[in-house]
Amino acid sequence: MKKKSDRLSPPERRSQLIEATLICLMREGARGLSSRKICAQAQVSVGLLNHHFSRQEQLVAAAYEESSRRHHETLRARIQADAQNQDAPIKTLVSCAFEEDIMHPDQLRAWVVFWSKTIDSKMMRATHDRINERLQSYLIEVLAQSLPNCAGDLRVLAIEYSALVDGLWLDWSLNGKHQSAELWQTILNQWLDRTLALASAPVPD
Amino acid sequence: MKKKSDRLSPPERRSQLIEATLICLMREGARGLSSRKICAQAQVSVGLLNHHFSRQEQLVAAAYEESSRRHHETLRARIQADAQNQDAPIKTLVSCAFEEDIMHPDQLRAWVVFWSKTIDSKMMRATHDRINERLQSYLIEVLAQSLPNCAGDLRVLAIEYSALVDGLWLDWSLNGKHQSAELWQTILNQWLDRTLALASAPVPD
DNA sequence: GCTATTGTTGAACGATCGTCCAATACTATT
DNA sequence: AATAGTATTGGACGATCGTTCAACAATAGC
Repeated sequence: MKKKSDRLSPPERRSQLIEATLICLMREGARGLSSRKICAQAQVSVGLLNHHFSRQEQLVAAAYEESSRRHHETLRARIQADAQNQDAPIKTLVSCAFEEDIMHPDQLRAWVVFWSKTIDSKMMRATHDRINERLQSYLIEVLAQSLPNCAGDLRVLAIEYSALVDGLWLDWSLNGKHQSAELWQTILNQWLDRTLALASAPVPD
Repeated sequence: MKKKSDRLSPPERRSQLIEATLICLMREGARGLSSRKICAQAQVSVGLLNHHFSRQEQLVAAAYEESSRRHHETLRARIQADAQNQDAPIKTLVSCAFEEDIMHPDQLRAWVVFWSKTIDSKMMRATHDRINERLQSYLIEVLAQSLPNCAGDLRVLAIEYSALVDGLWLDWSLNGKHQSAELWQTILNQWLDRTLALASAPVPD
């Protein structure tokens, strides 16, 4: 037997289980949310899950948090890397919205599961609210940099943007014939163009 | 015993089961999708379900179709009833988007379930595509009436609109503190104002 | 009124679910 | 080296899942 030591520190094991959860949810959606499948993915016995997470709900909430954290981090990295658009970082955000590591259809599979759990779980709702507020704050920050002379409420604009992007992702991912994201990307681009044009000249009256 | 005849014609029984499914999904979300719960809601024995629907998948697809049909019908009725806005029926559509019978948070519970099933079921995906295309055609029709002089592609605008509305509904329904839809309604109103303004004067160059 | 058809019932089946827990294996402390 | 503490295992439990099916009840055709 080559097994010498499979023991990990609790934080390592926890994040390993979270990783396995994300893989299962991205692969199978709601059908992948199973203690046994997740533990099999992590190559770990079933009982271990409840040693590190008291209930499945807590694992899912942690996975939601982690998925959002990664998403957020990827966005930050993209904006930071794109120095030439620093005057309007929202352009960078928009232009990479449908790239593979930002939003893959598989990832939306997992998100739909998170949303469905958010509906009937207090803890998931709290997690969702926290995640949402973090992303919203960041979006406001990005918009403030992009539209320094905007008269309108940036928070409102941030909600509109994230709603639009979520809706486009949904439509794109659920669509039966989603080869390319070109159409949805174009829609988002046009929305940005219009928004930027209006924000620059907000008083045509 | 007062039971004289509980027997219904197949179409009646089918729609009764579909109705029960919608109630269960709206009440409990994914947890409500259970043959036994649905049959209990319909006050009917478990075995009857598989007599009228060969698999649960077919029942869910039928419920999705029915839910969309009702939604569509309600929208049509609103627009038809609102005669004064006949020049821009999109205004009517927008202004009632968050009214109770158009989109209740409970209804989104059911929709999230439909979406999650759309991800890993061929039949559900086909149903989703059919539903989506019907709604899109209607939206294009409404937009054509509202923007007779619009130079842009109405199909693209329709996709943007429905994505935005879906996203706003999601954000509104999942939000922990969603007392009033006022904020989201305002966002949608402002989007429409901007869109109408640009469509009326599309060549500022 | 008899028969064929069909809507309806509810028990039963096997599968899978989340969780629990006694036993075990590993690590750290003394 | 002995002990305490904990990470890990995997079987067991009860619940619930979707589906099947033989039996029953209501209807339709004759």
